[in-house]
Amino acid sequence: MSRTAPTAASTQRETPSRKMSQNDHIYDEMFSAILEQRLAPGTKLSEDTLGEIFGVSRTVIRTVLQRLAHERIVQIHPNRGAFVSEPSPEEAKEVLRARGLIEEGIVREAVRRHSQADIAELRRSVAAERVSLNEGDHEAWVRLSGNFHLTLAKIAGNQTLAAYVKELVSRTSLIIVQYQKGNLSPCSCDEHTDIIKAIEAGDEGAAVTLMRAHLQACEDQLNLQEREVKGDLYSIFAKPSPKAEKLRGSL
Amino acid sequence: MSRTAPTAASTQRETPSRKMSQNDHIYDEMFSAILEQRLAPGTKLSEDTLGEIFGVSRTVIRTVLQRLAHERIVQIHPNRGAFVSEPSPEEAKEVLRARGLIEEGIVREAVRRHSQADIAELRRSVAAERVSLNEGDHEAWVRLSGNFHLTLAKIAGNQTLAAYVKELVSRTSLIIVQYQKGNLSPCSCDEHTDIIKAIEAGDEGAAVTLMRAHLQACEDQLNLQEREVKGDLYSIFAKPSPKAEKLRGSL
DNA sequence: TTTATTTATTTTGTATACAATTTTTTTATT
DNA sequence: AATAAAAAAATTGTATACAAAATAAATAAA
Repeated sequence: MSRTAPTAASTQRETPSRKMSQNDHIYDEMFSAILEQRLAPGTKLSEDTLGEIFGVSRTVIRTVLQRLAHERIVQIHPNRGAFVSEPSPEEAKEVLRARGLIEEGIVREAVRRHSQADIAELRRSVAAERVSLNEGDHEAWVRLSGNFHLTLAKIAGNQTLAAYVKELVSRTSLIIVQYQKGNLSPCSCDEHTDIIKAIEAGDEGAAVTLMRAHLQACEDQLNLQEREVKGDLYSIFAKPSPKAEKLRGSL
Repeated sequence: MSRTAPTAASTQRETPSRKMSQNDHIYDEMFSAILEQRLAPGTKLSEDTLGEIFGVSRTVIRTVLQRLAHERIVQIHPNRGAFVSEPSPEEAKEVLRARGLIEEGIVREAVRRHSQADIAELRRSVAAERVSLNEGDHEAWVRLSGNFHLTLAKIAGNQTLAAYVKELVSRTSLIIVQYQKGNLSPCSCDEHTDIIKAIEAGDEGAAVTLMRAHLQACEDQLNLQEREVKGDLYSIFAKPSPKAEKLRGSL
């Protein structure tokens, strides 16, 4: 299926409108696919295949994959290819700790700097989140649930920190797919609402405490004990793999 | 000076040793050059030129530039090229605020997790810093001064936060070149030493306070009022530029 | 039948070629 | 001489070509 359709590449000018950074479009597309969990962790991201899908050459795909890799959503193994990241339990804890630290600072700043319009936007975000939850629209829920945190970061008025939050939120999404115990918690919306109330009331202490509790609740819903089961079938059935045998022999 | 030496590209196998990720080598080289302020903010980074310098094609250079751009050390203007970033005063404040938040958390964690070996490493870093300062080795000082913060981040045991600190430290370096008022402060070493003492003593409160003061001292040495003077000569001499005249006419 | 070894195929890494865009230089006009 | 317009040169963006590596398949040996 490799070089069968060079026509697609030449017909790339589908929408002659905003041709600027077609690059960005592919990035957004792939970012969303991963964020909304339509692309499972571990999925191989073949350059050729993606190039055909988006009607561009590998050159462009490569740029996008490198960008995603720098955001830790994709992992590139040299000479092996790019894969959707499979965060380890340790990495999961790291990400949540980092979020705790950064979002605590953000919420603090949001208490000081928020306008009435900001509060309205936050409420709108949570309302949409609630709708998606009721409708069982998992993809929308994941996106909107993260959107709340992104909006907050924007309100805090620090683009650098906002970029970090965006990265951490998307990584959290990957973590949830891998380690969530039961089904989604419908309480997340309420927690978001409580945080908004604290911000609006100007209660910095409460806002920080609520944010901390919110992230802790998220972590509590994860089963971070379970180790990865990739190719560990042998160890599970207590049978030494041929390779392990060979290795032991060479010691 | 463009395509005069295609021989360099063919002679790329200078050191046949660790060929793995020659990419990384070029990245390190450029990162250091920017960090140690051998490459001034605003410098154009031509793909062709860099390709010849490092004996590789533009493909490889491009990858490196994109990586640096994602770390905000380099800025890419579409169709115009890549330039060493020139952080604005607003961006400078953002970076220092972000550092304050993140490094406060890091130092807190370092107080809890540090080993005796960690303290030794920190002391060694500061000692080297002091030497470079006495010898007037500016490049070494910049590198070592940042190294203290990187080491601290490593001790805190969160790779994600450590990566952010690395990014922020290098951006700070760019900020210092652009906005430092007088000459370097020799007190920075002492501040680092004080932080180490607080960590060793297990005094979380003191460590956090000292870190905050340290970053504040850094900010105080900057002149963030001064706006950029790029092409604003006309406004400085209160003379309308021809272009502005033309623009006004079209309104 | 299972394991090793070899061969073929696929996939990534890098260089090069060409198109699109920007910048510089040259030429023409006021 | 100064400005505007046009042409030339240089630079970036993207596609393709080829080399190196890894994976898959096929063949040979135990």
